[in-house]
Amino acid sequence: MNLDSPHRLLEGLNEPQQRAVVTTRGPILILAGAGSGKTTVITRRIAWLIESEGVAPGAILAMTFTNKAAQEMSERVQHLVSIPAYQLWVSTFHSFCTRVLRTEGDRTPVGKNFVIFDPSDQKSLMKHVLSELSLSEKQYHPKRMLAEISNYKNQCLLPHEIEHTPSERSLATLIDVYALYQEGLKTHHACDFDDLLLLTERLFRDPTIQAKYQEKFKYLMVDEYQDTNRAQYQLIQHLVGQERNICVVGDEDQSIYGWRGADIRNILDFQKDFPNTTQIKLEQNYRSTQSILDAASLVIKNNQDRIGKDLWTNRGTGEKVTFKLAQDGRSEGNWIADQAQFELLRASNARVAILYRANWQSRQIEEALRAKNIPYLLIGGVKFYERQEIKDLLSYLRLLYNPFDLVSFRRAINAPSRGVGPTTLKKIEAAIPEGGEPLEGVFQALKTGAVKGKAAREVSRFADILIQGRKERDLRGLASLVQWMLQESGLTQALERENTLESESRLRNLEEFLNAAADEETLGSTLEQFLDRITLVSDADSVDGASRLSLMTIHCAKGLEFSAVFLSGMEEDVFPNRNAKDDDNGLEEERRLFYVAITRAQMKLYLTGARHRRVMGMNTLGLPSRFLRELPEDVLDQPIRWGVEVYQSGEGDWTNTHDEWSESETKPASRSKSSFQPTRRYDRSSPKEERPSKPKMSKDGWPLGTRVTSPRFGDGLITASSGKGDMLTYTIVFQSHGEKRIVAKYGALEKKGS
DNA sequence: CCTCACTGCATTTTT
DNA sequence: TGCAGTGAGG
Repeated sequence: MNLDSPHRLLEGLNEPQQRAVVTTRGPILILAGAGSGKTTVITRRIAWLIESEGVAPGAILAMTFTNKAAQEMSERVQHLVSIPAYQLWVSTFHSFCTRVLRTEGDRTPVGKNFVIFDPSDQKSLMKHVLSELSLSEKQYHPKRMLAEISNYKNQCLLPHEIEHTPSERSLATLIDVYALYQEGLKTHHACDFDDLLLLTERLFRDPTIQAKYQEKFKYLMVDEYQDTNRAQYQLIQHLVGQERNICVVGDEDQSIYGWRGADIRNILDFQKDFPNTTQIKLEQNYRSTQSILDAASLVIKNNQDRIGKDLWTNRGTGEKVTFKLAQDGRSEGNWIADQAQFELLRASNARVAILYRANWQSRQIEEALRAKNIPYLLIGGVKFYERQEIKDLLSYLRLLYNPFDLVSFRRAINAPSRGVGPTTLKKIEAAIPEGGEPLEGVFQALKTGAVKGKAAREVSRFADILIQGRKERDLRGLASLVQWMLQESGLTQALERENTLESESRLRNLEEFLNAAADEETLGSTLEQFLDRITLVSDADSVDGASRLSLMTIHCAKGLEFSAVFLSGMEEDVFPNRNAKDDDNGLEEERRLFYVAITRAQMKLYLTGARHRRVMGMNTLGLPSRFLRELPEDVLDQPIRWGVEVYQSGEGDWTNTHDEWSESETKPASRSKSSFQPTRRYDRSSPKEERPSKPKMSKDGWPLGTRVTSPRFGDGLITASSGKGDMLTYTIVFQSHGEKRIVAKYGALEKKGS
C-alpha cells in the first residue's frame, strides 16, 4: 500500500486512521478517543471493503447503538460508494435482532409477528404478574423488578438458569416473577427490548442458524464496543467466523452504560478474546481546543480501569474553562440562559448545548430560557411515542398487527373512555380461551351473558372496530389506515369534545403521528416495519442538527459536538449522582460521564453549580462536586470559589474539616492550591449578580450549614430543610450518627457555640 | 364507572 | 416540588 499518494478513500486521513481503514483482515481493535474522527474511519473502511476489496455490501454487518449513528453511517457510506441503502446492513443491535427474529421467529417462543413492548407496556404487564402472584406493589416495586429482570436478561440468563440457594427467599420470588413475566410476554406474542437481544442470542446457539449468518456476514464492525453487554458480546462471538474479520471501535473512557449491563471488560479484554489483534489508537482530536482537552485528560487520569490514550490537537489553546457558582437553581438557570445567548450571538453557526446529569434538572433551565424568550430544543423526558394519546392510537394499530397483545387490548378497549372498566375487563379476560385472542374472550363473554347492558353494547362496538380494522389494514395504505383508525376509534372526537388547551395539543400530536405514518408510507414500509421503528427510536435520534440550542442529559449527548457546552449542577450528590457513587466502579463511571461531557465542547466549556437547590421539595445545601477539584488549575479562567462557606472534603467526609466551616482559617485542598478558597463575596465575575439574597431560613430557623448540637445525636451540621413553622424539619448530618431528619420543634436542637 | 382531591413518595442515566 | 397511586363521592 502506497500511502504517499493516497487513494480517494484515504484522503485527508492521518496515518493511524489510514491504517484502520486498510487493515481489513483479522481482529482489529480501534481505540478511538473523543473527536478523533471515528465515524469517518468506520464509513471509509466499509467503503474501502466494497470498493477496493470487492466485498459484497451484504457481507458487511455494522452494528451501532443508536439509530442516529446507524443512519448517519449508512448515509455517509452511500455517499462514498453508490450502492442502494437496502444492501447495507448498518443497524442498531436492536433492529438487527428484530430483523433476524422476524425471519427466524418460528423458532422462538413468540413467533414472527411479535410486538415490541416499551417500558410502559412492560410495567403494566409486570403489575399484572405481581397481582397474579399476590405480591404487593408496595413491597415489590414493578420498576425494580423489571430492572432486576433486565439485569439477568442482559447477562443472557433465563429464570430457570439463575442459580440460587433455598435460603435466598427474595431471589426465589424474583425468579417466579421473572418466569411468569416471560409467560405473559409469550401469550401476548410480545418481546421487551432485552428479549430482542436475548432471543437472538439463543437463536444463534443453534449451529445451523449460526452457520447461515456466519456465511452471510464475512466482515463485522461494532461501534461503541465499550457499551456492549453480555448478550451483545455473545451475539458478536456467535457471528465471528473462521476468518475472524471483526473490527471493533470504542473508547473505554466513554463507557457510561454500566447500569444497563454494559461491561467495560469487553473492550479491555478484546485482545485476550482475539489473539493477534491489531490495535490502532486514534489520538488526534479534531474537535476541541487544548484547554478543553487538558481538562478532559487530567480528569480521566484519575480512573484505574483504562487502557490509556493521549489525546492531542492542533486547534490551539483556546479559551479557558469558566466555572460559575450561582446562589440557587433558579439563578443558575438565569445565568446559563444569558450566557448561552451570548454564545449563540458569537457566531452565526454556533451550536450550544446545556447538559445535566438527570432529566429533572432541566426544569429550572427551561423556565429561565422561556422567560427570556430564547428558543431551545429539549431532548429526553417524555418521548413522543410514549405520550398518552399516541399510545392510545398505537394500541389499536398494534392490535391490528398482533391480536394477542393483551396489554394493548386492555388499553384500547377503554380509549377513549367507553365505560368499560376493570370489572368488565376481568370478565372478558376470564373468557379468553387458552392460547386464544382477547377478542374471542369478548365474543364468549357476550354469548354467555357475563357482560351485558351498556357495557355489552360498547364492547361489541369495540370488537367491530377491530374486525373491520383488520380488513382495512389490508386495503389501505399506512396513512389512510391511521386516519381511519383515528376516526373509528373515536379518539379524535373525544379530544375535540374536550376542547381544552391540553386536548388541543394532543390533537396536534395525533396529527404529527399521521404525518409520520405518511412519511413512512412513502418509504414503502409495512405496518410491521412502522411499529418496529416507532418502538426502537430513541431520544438521541431526534437531535436536530439545525437546532442551535439543545438541552439534554450527558448520556444523550454522547457522540455529539457543540461549539459551546454548559454543564450544570456541579454539586456533590447531583454529579456525581448520589446513587451512583457507592462503589469505585460507579464513581469511575461518573467520572467517565464527566469526561464525555467535557469532550463534547469544541470551543468553550462552562461548568455551573448552585449553592442552594430545591431537590425533592427540600432546600439543600450544595457542596462542590469532587470532580471540580480534579480540574487542573491552569485550564480554568479563575480559581473555583464556593460561596461563603468552604467545603473541604476528604472523600466527602465533612468532619475532616471540623472547625473550618467558619470561613476564617481554611487550609486549601491538598491538590489544587487555590481551589475552594473561602470568599465572603459572591462570585464577582458576573456583571449583574442577583442581590445577595435573603439568607435562607433565617426567619424561623437556622440557615443551612449551621452547626448544631442535639441531645440525642451530638454535634451535626444542617444540610437541608423542609416545611415551616411547626413542621420545619432539618436534615442533619451528625458526626457520629450519620444523616437524620429532625423536626425542629421536637429536636431540642441548639446552635453550636451559642 | 368516572372524577377529583389527597397523600406520600421519589429523581439517575436508555436501546 | 410534582407526579402517581388511592379513596371517597357523584
